[in-house]
Amino acid sequence: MARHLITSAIPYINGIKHLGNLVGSQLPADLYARYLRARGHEVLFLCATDEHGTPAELAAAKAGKPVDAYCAEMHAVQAEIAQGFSLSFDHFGRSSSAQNRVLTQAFAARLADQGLIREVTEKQMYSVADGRFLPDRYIEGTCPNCGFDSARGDQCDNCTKQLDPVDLINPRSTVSGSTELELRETKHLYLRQSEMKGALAEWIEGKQDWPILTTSIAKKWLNDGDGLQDRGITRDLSWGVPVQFEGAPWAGMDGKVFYVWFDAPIEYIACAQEWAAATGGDWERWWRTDKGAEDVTYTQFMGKDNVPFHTLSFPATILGSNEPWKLVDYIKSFNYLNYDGGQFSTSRGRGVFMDQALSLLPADYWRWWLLSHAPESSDAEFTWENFQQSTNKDLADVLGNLVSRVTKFCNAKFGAVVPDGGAWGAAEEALIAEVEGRLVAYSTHMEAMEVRKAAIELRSIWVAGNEYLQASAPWTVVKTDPAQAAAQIRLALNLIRVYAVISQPFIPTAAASMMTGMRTDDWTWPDDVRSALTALPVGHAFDVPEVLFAKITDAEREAWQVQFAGVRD
RNA sequence: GGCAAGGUAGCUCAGUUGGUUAGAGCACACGACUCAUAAUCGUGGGGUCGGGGGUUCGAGUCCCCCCCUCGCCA
Repeated sequence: MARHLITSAIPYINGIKHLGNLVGSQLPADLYARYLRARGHEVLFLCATDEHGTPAELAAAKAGKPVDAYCAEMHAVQAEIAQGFSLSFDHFGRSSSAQNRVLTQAFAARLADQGLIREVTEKQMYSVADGRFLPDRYIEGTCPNCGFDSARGDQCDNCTKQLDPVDLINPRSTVSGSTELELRETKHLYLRQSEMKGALAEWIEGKQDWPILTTSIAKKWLNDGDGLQDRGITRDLSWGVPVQFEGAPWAGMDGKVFYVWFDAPIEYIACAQEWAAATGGDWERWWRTDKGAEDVTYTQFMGKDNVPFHTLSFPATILGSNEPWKLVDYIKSFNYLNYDGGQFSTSRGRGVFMDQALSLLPADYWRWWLLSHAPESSDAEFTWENFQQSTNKDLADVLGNLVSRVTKFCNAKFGAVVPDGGAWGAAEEALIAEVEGRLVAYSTHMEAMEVRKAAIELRSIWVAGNEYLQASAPWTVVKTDPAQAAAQIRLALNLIRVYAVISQPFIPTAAASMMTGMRTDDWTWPDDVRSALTALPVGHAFDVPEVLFAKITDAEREAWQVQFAGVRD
């Protein structure tokens, strides 16, 4: 039994996430956590909402609410949706927690103590009417390059040229529309990542088993241009972790907060503290290598856009502190999921969002499709046709129908109890051998976090059950040799329990209802397939279950295609 | 423009250090079965492995050039 710390990239508080976000971090992390727990390992699976920064402030203002109230509300919404998707977080925290504030300030002070913070005075756009500094992208004006009148301060959406806000003609605040803008001097703290370049490069070089996607992005940032750059870790905002605090080793930082990308990863640790506060658990066992975490395996899941922060920025914070914090062991990263020929887009409301998905179908449909099509080797694409075909075939026809045909046949011929009589022969031995072999492959893929390959193998195990039934034909055998048919169906009934156990990481709700139908609570992993297939003994009663997965009809699919063709309100 | 990752059957994807007739699922066709959610099982057709050169006895797999998609950076 090993100990596994698992974190999923923490979703931003602003709005409900789409399916692309889900499959890139939370869902595969949940799959892995569920699998490891099922194998008897000790798991701490953490996630949280990322709550600080300008977008949250503006969203709150738009909603007419104080930002802290807005965040509390949205956190509750996201937590409920996560539960709807059966995401098995041990704790779903908040980056705005008291724990994270204390920890973030402590890390900053420690980094300063280690000589890794420098102060930089720079000029930024200040909006007098808004009473605040504005990030570049919240300033709009006419592009000096192409004349486009809604170019953003960081880049022109029309000609794609990178811009500086001072280049814009007739610049205005997108917050208020005010043109009363001026350049003001402001002081910020920079994390001297360039000092850490050697240590980070050496660390990354040692990770030969990481996904190419992870290491290639990390190396690019390490070596591109002038190499890893120092990064500003403070902002002129009010919503965030205050830079000014008792014991702060720098002066004149009033009214500033830490940059959201500095405090967000630290929430991984703070979240464990929140978990400990809520449950009485010991967070240091998971995060302090001097207090028991040296034998923890730490795995992070994220989309490729988050890779630089997890391979470089956060490790720079951890390593730079020169304190015994647990460093990540494996970073599983994902490409993007596209939606019907284009990108999912939160800002433009394009695609299917998590709450909408749950209103259409049970979570297991989405979990199965998303995981079995996870964008591991390249970007992947969601289309309604593919979704309908895949889920109908895999879940309804292959797995669901297997449960139906076995339980209904048994009920008709022998009653709703595991029947007695007969014995296993060559066909049964062959099935056991196949399931044993495939289960090893399945486990290997799960442990390697090869999500698609694991899904393919699991499906093959389901198919093996249908192949066995088809070849054995108990519906024919029962006419001449009822005892033999009983042995066959006894095996098939036990197969349902085994399938529930091994499928649970992918489709937890359906797995639970399979177990309920079989009237068992024995979730023991089938390390020994042969004995696992006798777990339900002769005479054990079961219920003939309802249809496990209803099929998606063409009419439904067509309606959804239309419904989601446009933009979310 | 620079860099990275992709471009393999209609669709979604596997293809170890180059080695026999390039694989799987879906879709399609045919057959079997009729217990089951018109489900299942079997068989088959279908690919000049983005394009062009090159290395090699032999390349999807190595080298060079070009094209396309996507991402990061400038």
